Amino acid sequence: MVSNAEVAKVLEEFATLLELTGADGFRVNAHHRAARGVEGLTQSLAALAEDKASLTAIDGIGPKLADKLVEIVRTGTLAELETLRVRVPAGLLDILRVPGLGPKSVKAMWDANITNTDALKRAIADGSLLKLPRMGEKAVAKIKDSLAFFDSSATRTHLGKAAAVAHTFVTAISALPGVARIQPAGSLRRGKETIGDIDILVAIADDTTDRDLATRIAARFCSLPGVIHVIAQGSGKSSVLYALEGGLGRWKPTPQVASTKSAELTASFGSQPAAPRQPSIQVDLRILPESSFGSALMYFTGSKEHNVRLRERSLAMGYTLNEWGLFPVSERTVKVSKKAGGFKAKLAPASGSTNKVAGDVIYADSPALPAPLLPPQDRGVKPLASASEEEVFAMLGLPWIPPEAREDRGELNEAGPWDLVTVADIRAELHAHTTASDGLLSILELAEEALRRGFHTIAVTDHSQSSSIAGGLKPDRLRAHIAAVREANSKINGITILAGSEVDILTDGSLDYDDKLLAELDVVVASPHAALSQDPAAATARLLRAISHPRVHIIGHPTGRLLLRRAGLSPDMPRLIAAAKEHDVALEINSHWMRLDLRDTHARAAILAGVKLAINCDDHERSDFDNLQFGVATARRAWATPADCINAWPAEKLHRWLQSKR
DNA sequence: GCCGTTTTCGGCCCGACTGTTTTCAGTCG
Repeated sequence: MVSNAEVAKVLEEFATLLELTGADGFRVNAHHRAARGVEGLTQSLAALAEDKASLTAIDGIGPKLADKLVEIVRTGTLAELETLRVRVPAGLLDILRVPGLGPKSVKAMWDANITNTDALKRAIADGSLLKLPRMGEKAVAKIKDSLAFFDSSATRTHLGKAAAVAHTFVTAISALPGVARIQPAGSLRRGKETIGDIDILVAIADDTTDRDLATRIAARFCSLPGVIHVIAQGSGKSSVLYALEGGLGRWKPTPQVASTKSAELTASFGSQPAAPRQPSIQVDLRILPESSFGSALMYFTGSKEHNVRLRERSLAMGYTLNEWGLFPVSERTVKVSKKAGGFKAKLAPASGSTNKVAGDVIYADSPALPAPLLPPQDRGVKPLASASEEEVFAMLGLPWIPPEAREDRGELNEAGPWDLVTVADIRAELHAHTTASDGLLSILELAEEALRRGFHTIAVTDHSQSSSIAGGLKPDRLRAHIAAVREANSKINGITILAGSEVDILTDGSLDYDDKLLAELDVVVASPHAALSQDPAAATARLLRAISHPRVHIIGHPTGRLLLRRAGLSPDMPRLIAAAKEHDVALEINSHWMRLDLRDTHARAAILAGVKLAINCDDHERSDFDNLQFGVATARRAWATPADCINAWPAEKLHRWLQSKR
């Protein structure tokens, strides 16, 4: 079976290759959009493909793309894609990933027979790259610089690692005088499971008389310990590469891949260190006036697709939206051009008039405008809204939409209010390990930590016997452990300690303890740990069997994936969700940033089907409790409310539900 | 390639920045 993610990947590659061959940009964009749509789909595409009408009902999918989707589901690929793969050298895709190089430049290189990064390095070394159109000294130097860091800069970074980096920057910069507000934006603020680069917004007072303030903030930003390369440094925008630590908590660091650079090329790039460079992440800093903070925050939080929808909505309402604010569209001044000796302004109609763009209007004697254009405020145009996100959304007739929901998945059609689950709503942890297996805390230490964080319930769920590496408990040890949990529970006030187990789901779907022992436990979290490369059919059967077991409360990290590391199982998720509904089993969102499993789109599908979610930290040590924010972010990306999450229920309701399976 | 409170054709979001140019193309988010 072809998964939605695989279909999206095929479409994405097709769009990229189309772009390189110079296809119409809107056609390219339509394919990129379709890929994202498929990726975010909650139903299985393989099932939808039976009926073409259900495909064209998806936003952005027309008749032609529907045919392509059917073809991909049936064959795993596209005939057109295979043709392009033959035509377009694979190495061009590597060149395209170099920062600063887009489809037009790469196409020009292809025409000059530069078809991989090694050839590009040679063309830089022998000066032939300079002969290409629009390739001057500076452009070539920039490409050379980017190439030097290309091998080491990770394309994506785990949410938890990126959040820690952002925290470092926010702490350092918020301490500077004159910083009115500071806030990470981008995919980090949206809680995406992996992060490309980190955006940080800083607001300074509009009426500041300190002309060097922004410059000083940027200077501090670029000189923080850990910054290994400054890409750009200015008073409005700065970008740096920041060194990432290799450690992944209880997962071992990724082994360094040896450089494949040939000796000859190393010689021509001799000024760069030859040893494998440290993995890094790009961090962008934007500095802007406080009066634009709301609209800028929306702009830089994205997603890009969500922003496009907002701007379309703005235009339809007679406004135009940009990072400086929401403006009446009739005031729009777009481009300065000396064509025909005057200034050209593209005017769109005001509200109530025709929806067609009126076209270019030439002003013969417009006063000279400074270049680059000042923000509209400084040209005497007042924004209708800009200081806060709430007021911009309100002007557009929308409730404030949480950042996690800004993915162009229909959020603009929701009436609101958006009362999504928050970290403060979570009052129970139902998946935690002690020193009895591979945890670092005793039962009481674990309970005290949970109490400190305001929880009413903590479940002790050590590993079962098959997880021998993790110190899984044989039945006799488990019975003694249950007794120890009961005793600890009698000694502590203010929190309930439950006796549970994280029971292995064995390869065939059976559980790692017999039914009699399982019945003695207050909480059973059943999780797959081994045989994580099973084929989808076997994985589906395995998990369905565990879900239908009458003693199971929660399926822990259902796919066993490790982000950027291991794909894990690919079961037929719609079937698992239907079974979870039928047997009243909760599906876990494991909050560790290496897992975030269930992923957001599957959790969304579960909620739509009426399946309960459990947001657990899978604690092994104190700091693991801090990962709750990432599990909650994933749940919020699935539009989960407190009612959807059993950890947010009051104690009596939760305990009654757990007891119903005994 | 998609789409329609006027559209089945002609639109498709917006601005900053950079470098290469003498008025603008490419890239990025």
